[in-house]
Amino acid sequence: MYALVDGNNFYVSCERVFRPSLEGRPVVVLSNNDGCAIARSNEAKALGIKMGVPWFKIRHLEEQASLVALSANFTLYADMSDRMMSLAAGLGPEQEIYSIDESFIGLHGVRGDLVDRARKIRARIYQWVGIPCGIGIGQTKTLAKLANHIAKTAERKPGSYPTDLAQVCNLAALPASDLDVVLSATEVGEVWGVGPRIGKQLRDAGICTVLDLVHMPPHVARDRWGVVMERTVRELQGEACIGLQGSPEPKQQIACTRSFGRPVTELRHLEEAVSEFASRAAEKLRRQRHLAGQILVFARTSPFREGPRFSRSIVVPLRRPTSVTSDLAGAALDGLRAIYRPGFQMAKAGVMLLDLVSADHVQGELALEEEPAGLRDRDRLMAAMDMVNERFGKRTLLLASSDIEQGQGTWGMKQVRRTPRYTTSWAEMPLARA
DNA sequence: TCTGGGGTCCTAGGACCC
DNA sequence: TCTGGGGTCCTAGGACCC
Repeated sequence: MYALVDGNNFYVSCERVFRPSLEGRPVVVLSNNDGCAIARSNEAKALGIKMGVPWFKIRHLEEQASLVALSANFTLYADMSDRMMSLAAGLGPEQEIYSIDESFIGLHGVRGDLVDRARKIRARIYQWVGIPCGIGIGQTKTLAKLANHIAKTAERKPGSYPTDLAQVCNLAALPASDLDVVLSATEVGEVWGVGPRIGKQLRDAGICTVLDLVHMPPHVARDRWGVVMERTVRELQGEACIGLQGSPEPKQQIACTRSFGRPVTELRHLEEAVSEFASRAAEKLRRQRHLAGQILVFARTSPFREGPRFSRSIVVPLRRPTSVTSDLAGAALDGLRAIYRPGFQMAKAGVMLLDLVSADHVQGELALEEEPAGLRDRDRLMAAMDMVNERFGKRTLLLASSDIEQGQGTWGMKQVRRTPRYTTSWAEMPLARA
């Protein structure tokens, strides 16, 4: 048995904790560069604002409907997430943190009334952290996900489901006839693993509700859509195929990519950006104690704008696996210079670290040549740099190539509406009294 | 004027092996 | 006209997730 605990409209809820005046108002949180809406309050959803819609298309609602838009404040959300997760963990013996606002809880061995227990955890999270949650319970992770969707929808849209399923929904406790009613009232596209593409194919085949999908024989799902879909169907039928993943696996690739605040035309500005991206990616790499064997770098123009198009990438092999910032940035810059062509308005660039291996299990080398001097010194230098940046803030120590323009902001993000980092910065802590 | 970022898994097809 | 069988590894691309 599994539960899924999921913060409602998570980013918006985080903002509301510190600005209660946003309660009851339509609010959206915008992606980097204030590009599109990535979180919406219920009121914003009621205005018809879709997930991922570009800000310029809904901007008129600022005046017409008192819509409030905020720049994403990921530092704040990550800290609020930690607080929420530690309380959610109290629901059962095992926890898998699935995303910034969701965690699965393994309920094995938990006795007593699960719904009652879940309601108490939910109340505690709301009281101690200020985030409203939905909790779904089911025999499999896919069913817990579905139950969570029903719990949140029952609360947000009265009449869509029985009111006692609001906020906390245990599908496993429902009598079979009631379960069928609920499943037939839920669109197939709401199922975890059914995206836009497969959703359409299912509907074209006459499978429109979750109940329809539950009745599909697994081999049919496999023949037409593959093993992933078969697993989804089996999970819906109550057969657990996806286990809980306690401690997170190390990443197999690490990316750092950004859209620019304005078009970038000059190579040296691109170089500064790519050097910075490589530095950030290298930090993540060292945090998980891995080395990269290759680095990919790309740059492209906007796919949405008229004008000459450019989109190229290149994979640069490293001489030996490394996590040293200057090695990675150097290789990325070599790659960038190889693919760069003048005369384009670049809108985005990035790097990806590939072929990651654990730093503790590095393949030895035949001593065909002398080991370069100072190989270990550079690792110690990186450790020192990470410590300094951890203690005194990002970019306290950085590569010169990441700061060619010395903060002139030739490519940086637009973030006009960012709120303070209330919980992680002394200087931005809210004051009760001035 | 203005359109995010970071991941995972699976499959098909090509290269190559004996 | 006619061209085996069985296998591995790698890569690119598609679909999905939040």
